[in-house]
Amino acid sequence: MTQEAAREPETLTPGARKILDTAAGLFYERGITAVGVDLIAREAGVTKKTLYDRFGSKDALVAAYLRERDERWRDWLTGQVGLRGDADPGERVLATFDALAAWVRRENPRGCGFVNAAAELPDPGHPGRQVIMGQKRWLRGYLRELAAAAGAREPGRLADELVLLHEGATVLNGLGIVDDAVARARDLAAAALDRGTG
Amino acid sequence: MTQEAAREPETLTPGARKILDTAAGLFYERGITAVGVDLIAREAGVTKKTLYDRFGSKDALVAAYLRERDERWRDWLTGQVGLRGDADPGERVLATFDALAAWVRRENPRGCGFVNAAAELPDPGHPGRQVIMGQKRWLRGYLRELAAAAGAREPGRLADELVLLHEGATVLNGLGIVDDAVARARDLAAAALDRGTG
DNA sequence: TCGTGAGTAGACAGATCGGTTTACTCGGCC
DNA sequence: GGCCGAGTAAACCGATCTGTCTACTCACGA
Repeated sequence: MTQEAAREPETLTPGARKILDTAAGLFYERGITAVGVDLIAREAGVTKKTLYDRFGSKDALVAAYLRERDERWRDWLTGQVGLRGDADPGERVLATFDALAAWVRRENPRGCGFVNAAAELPDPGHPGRQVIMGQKRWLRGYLRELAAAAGAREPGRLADELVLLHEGATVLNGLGIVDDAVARARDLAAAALDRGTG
Repeated sequence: MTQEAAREPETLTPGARKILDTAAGLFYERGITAVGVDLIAREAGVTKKTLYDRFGSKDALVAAYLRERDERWRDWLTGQVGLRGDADPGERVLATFDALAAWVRRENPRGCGFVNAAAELPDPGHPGRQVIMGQKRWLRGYLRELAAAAGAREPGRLADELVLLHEGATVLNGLGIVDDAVARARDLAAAALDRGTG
């Protein structure tokens, strides 16, 4: 019986857990297309049969990788901003950049995993593509909320600017051509905030 | 006799020209790893022998693709800015965003070709990787010159901010999640310019 | 006790990967 | 006439690609 593929249960079997962790590392560090299922299975200490039994296809595994990364990032961002629930709304907007700074230090030496994945998944029908778009849309929506709470005259416009700064900082950080890219983005965000909430 | 690879003459043979044009389109639209040399040769109406006689290896062809893209972008940017040689220096900084806006409309529907390529070329020794780093360094240096001419107190810092805005706008434009991303970047750049040249 | 879900081990399929090779044609140039 | 650069045509190499398959083990739960 072929399984639904692209929908994995909230609790993974031990084998599936190892596969997903291994795939996540390899996909991010070497690229999605460049990493084959044979390599993933071998590195995870698992057979290809297990991989296909659990995930159904490579595309579905890619989507699962992106979904989990998305979830971790959202939890991290909202958690960090939540720690400053008592701060003034403008501070909370800027806190997203502090959260980003810590995140890229820990998890993003090679740039945004979603932007990188998007470069390799041009097909709009690819299951991973929808995860990517969802991630970006969510971020914009979240920043828009924070912007509105901070009294932005045009929350949508400010959110656009903040997303732009987030993405630019992440990408630049990955290329290593500008240091403290996230700090620069935070500075620009503070200025945009001033302008946008006058 | 193995040829030097990665150094092609300034004038290409007709076959090499077709190969490079075809490869450029395929690499950008489908990704580098996903496009094989067989496909490139077939689409270019050329045999694989010709491809290897002219370019030596796929890696060298990738580097040639990136070099030519780099050259086109530099020519476009400096050309557009040059058209406003009589404008005030601050206007010239902002003109780089107008040049970028026209560029992404014409050539960048899928985001920055260099950022996308960097996602697929993690190996620092890859010949294409050096082209990418050179491109970003050049852009930062060019913006730094313009920033200095505009009277920036810290031209290096302002250049970092401008590069960040350029990259963020390009990436966001490619993802299609924010419209007028380049216009937003231009607004932010104008504000940064005000702040940085007080 | 019996069935089931999760797993190993490993062969197999057909296609494609980057890259090499041999044999040949054609046009220009000295 | 003779050489050479540029090209075609097509076979070939070993490796790897995604995906399927059979056969078997093991632990657990009804």
